[in-house]
Amino acid sequence: MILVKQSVLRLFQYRDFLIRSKKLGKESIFSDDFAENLGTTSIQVRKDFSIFGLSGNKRAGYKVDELLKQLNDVLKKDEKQKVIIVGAGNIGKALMKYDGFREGGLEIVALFDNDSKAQNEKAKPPVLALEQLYGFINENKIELGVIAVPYHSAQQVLDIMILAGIKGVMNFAPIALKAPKNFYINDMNLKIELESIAYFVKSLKKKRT
Amino acid sequence: MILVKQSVLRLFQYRDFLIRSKKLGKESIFSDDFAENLGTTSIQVRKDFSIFGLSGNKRAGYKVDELLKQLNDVLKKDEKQKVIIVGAGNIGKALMKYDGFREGGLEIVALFDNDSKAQNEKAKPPVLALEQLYGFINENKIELGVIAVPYHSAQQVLDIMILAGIKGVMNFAPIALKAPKNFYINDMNLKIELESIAYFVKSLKKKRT
DNA sequence: GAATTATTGTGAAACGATTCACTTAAATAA
DNA sequence: TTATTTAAGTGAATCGTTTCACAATAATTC
Ligand SMILES: NC(=O)c1ccc[n+]([C@@H]2O[C@H](COP(=O)([O-])OP(=O)(O)OC[C@H]3O[C@@H](n4cnc5c(N)ncnc54)[C@H](O)[C@@H]3O)[C@@H](O)[C@H]2O)c1
Ligand SMILES: NC(=O)c1ccc[n+]([C@@H]2O[C@H](COP(=O)([O-])OP(=O)(O)OC[C@H]3O[C@@H](n4cnc5c(N)ncnc54)[C@H](O)[C@@H]3O)[C@@H](O)[C@H]2O)c1
Repeated sequence: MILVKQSVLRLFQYRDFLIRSKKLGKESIFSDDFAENLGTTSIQVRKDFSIFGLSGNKRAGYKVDELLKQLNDVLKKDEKQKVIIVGAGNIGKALMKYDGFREGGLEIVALFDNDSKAQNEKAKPPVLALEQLYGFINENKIELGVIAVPYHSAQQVLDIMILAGIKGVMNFAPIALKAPKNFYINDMNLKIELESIAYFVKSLKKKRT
Repeated sequence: MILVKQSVLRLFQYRDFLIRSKKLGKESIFSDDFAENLGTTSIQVRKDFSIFGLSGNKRAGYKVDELLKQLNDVLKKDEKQKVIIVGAGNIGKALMKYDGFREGGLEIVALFDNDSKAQNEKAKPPVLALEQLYGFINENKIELGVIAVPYHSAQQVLDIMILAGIKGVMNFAPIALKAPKNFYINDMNLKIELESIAYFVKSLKKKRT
């Protein structure tokens, strides 16, 4: 199966759109609706579905309930995913307070910080000491993590996470982390994304002078 | 010039690494060092440089100062970029408090929020009312913005920004925004990125059973 | 009930990005 | 001084993704 990475990201977006449409009472949706909603083309949408064996109805689009069920299956949205966040600073806390994750089946079950002032066992979710990281992951069989610590601590934190059983992380530290091959890392370099917008904006200006 | 988008992102990362290396007293760097630091290959690094006409010294790598100057030139890092953030909630405030942007020449000059409780004209940077958005952009000739409002407000906020003269935004709202062709939008869909990590982790597991 | 229309479905072509395979040249060794 | 080594530089091949072109078919119209 080719074309996977980008298609999977879009499938998750199609799913979100389906959920919103269902809430509005829609019963069927066309590939054009998906395209319009997420800024792509209907060809792209159908191709994505085609790759994963998802099919609709000629001239009648896709039945919302049916496609949602198929999509949940393909995207393995069977059970809740527990997530931990290491680093309870700006980013860590912002993610913690966001409740949109729940809809995607993601539950932030704990944060970890080495600064005792940031810790709070009673909070929901609790903010625990770094020393508890290994044990918590291990006991609760956590597989997903977020790294939101300064860049000079990121690798050492990741090493603990890997050892304890985490299988993939979203990383906000601006550094390339080292991990085994079967470990999945998604780097979110916000600073560079913003800098590049500045660059492309300047480029666009040049072109139209 | 082909291969641009991804290469530009990497060039910004090379630049960050150069700056850090310079601080450590390094005077020259090899393509292998760049590759190692940001998790790619030396071939990729040299190709990126080659595309933008950046050159080093056979068998002696790249002179830090020289390359940095060339890179600043290519990446148009000539002057400070002023940035505004709309939505002073979790994400908006997290970005506001981050001081790593300054190093990249990005300065957050104001936030905007329609909730009067969030507003504070005296803060640094100030959190202003939504009504001030148009005037502020216009008077201060701002070109870059961040959208950190709930998804149902994102398009209306963007429309004001475009009208007032913004040329590109980083968007955290999980929705595809409509904008003119010469406008640059960078979508950061954190929820979907995290969901996709869960998916790929599950896929990896299957493969090695 | 035949013709037309609207929409899905998909192999093949095109495009964009990465990697390969090789050339070049400076530094070091012999 | 010549040979060897090491790293940069790059056109061409490959790979992954998107787009095209057209087939299939269900719904609608005539
Ligand atoms: N905030 C942003 O907008 C932003 C933007 C771009 C990049 N980033 C990156 O994201 C990461 C987090 O940024 P932030 O603004 O949230 O930083 P922050 O300083 O607000 O938070 C970092 C937290 O990590 C904790 N910490 C430090 N070392 C630790 C360790 N070894 N184990 C556990 N906890 C530890 C600190 O006590 C602190 O609470 C950084 O790497 C930063 O470069 C942040
Ligand atoms: N926080 C996260 O971790 C996270 C994760 C994924 C996506 N997002 C997305 O990022 C966006 C911001 O998330 P957040 O958690 O910071 O939300 P938030 O609710 O904490 O903040 C949103 C802020 O925008 C303000 N606002 C609302 N309508 C406005 C308008 N029309 N003009 C100006 N300000 C307005 C609100 O008063 C609030 O202060 C949302 O679209 C959310 O879906 C956030």
